[in-house]
Amino acid sequence: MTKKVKSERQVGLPAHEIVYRNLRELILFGEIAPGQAVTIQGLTARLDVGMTPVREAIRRLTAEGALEFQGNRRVVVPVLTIDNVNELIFARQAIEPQLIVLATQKATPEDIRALAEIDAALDQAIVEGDIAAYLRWNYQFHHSLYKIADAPILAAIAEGLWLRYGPSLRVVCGRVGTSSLLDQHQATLKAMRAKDAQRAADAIREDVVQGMDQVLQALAK
Amino acid sequence: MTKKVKSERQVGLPAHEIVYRNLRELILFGEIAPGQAVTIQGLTARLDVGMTPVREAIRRLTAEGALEFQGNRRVVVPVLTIDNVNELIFARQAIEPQLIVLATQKATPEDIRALAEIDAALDQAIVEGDIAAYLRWNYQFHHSLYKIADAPILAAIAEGLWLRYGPSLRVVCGRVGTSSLLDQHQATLKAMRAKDAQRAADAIREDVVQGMDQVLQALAK
DNA sequence: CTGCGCAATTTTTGATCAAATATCCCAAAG
DNA sequence: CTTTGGGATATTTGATCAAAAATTGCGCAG
Repeated sequence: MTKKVKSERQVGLPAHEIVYRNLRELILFGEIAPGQAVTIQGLTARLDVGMTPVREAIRRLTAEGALEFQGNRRVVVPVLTIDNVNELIFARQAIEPQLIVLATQKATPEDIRALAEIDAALDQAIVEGDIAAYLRWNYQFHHSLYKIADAPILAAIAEGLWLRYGPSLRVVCGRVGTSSLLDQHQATLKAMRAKDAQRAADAIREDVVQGMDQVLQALAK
Repeated sequence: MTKKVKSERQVGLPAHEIVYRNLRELILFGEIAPGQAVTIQGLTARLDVGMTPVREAIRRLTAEGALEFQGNRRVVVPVLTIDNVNELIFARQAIEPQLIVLATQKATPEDIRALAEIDAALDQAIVEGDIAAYLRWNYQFHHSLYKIADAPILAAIAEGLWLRYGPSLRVVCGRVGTSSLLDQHQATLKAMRAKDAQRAADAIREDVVQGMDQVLQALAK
């Protein structure tokens, strides 16, 4: 009776889940630029798996709006139009503040401390001009808030919106640099510590509008 | 005498697309009840296709929230909790009125006439007590509004919400019958004809709240 | 003679399936 | 109560076919 040997190759995650997560990150942080095509066979080679898991990951991300069918069966990262960005601004303003209201009500002191650490890392990335790190920590900040809010449907919507504007954030930051980046995270955290849900929601709304406006400005040129 | 009659309709569409649409309808109109499991092999037999297309359809619908991974690798139609319904009420109220604002601005007289016809069919279904027809026409009414609004991202969110509460609508109607069903479609159409976007949006908000409240009431018992 | 377009061919990519593999659940036995 | 098979289900792969893109080569006109 041999006990379980420690030589598990990877964690017990299915291949399609691995592919999904990898591809999701590539898109979310702009490593695959808007307009760029994604091919099944390219990914089977890149990630060394069969085509079925790749196929499933692509379908999933297409359903989430992170990818788009380009007519004949080509799949690309969508290029946002001005109208698209305005829809995204509306949707984020409609959904995200409510998530922050819930998060403020449910957050423990440890939760808020973890958020503050993420925000510190984010500021560090800004002063270092590290765009990739900035994008990741910024996402991480909001993502953590969704988890705290514990509202799976609203969170799923918010995550879906991230997948749509994430790729463009990379483009915007690439042009603007990190110096001009502002956020309302401090104000949000302050309001959360005071359990002032309304003020926290307003701060996040301001954060959303500021960030999305930069996308809009960059796109208008 | 042909032996294989493998649904040759709609040639040109990929099998995974066909499977997706069929399964989507089954879920949306409650023909697969909340809590009920969906198996790959069950669908390959039912729709007479290989497992790859079925797999993709399931992933897609899972990403849209119409299906849910039940821990291990079982996939079921989600059973809504009270919290879920409250999230859905919030999200619908946040998104749908804006779609109606856009639809009111863009609707042609023909669009409005088509909507009126759908609403007439809906009323007819109610007096006949035909729940299946009621659910379809009710969906069709809102779906048509999304198309007119021409806002793909907001529409995708709204469609995703439908997939989440659609199955429960069937359950609710099954208990309550069609006699107590009210809607604000007439008021919506009247406001749209007058190009009064605000009033149309308010009417739809009322429609949403009425409908979702019934779900909430049915669930509370 | 030289470029240009068009059509046929080659190559790449996507779609589907059936077999092989891995995993999980349940029930029966110790 | 734990362990161990067996059955059912999901997962993954590789092969095969179909469709679209890329390339080639040919004829024609300037």
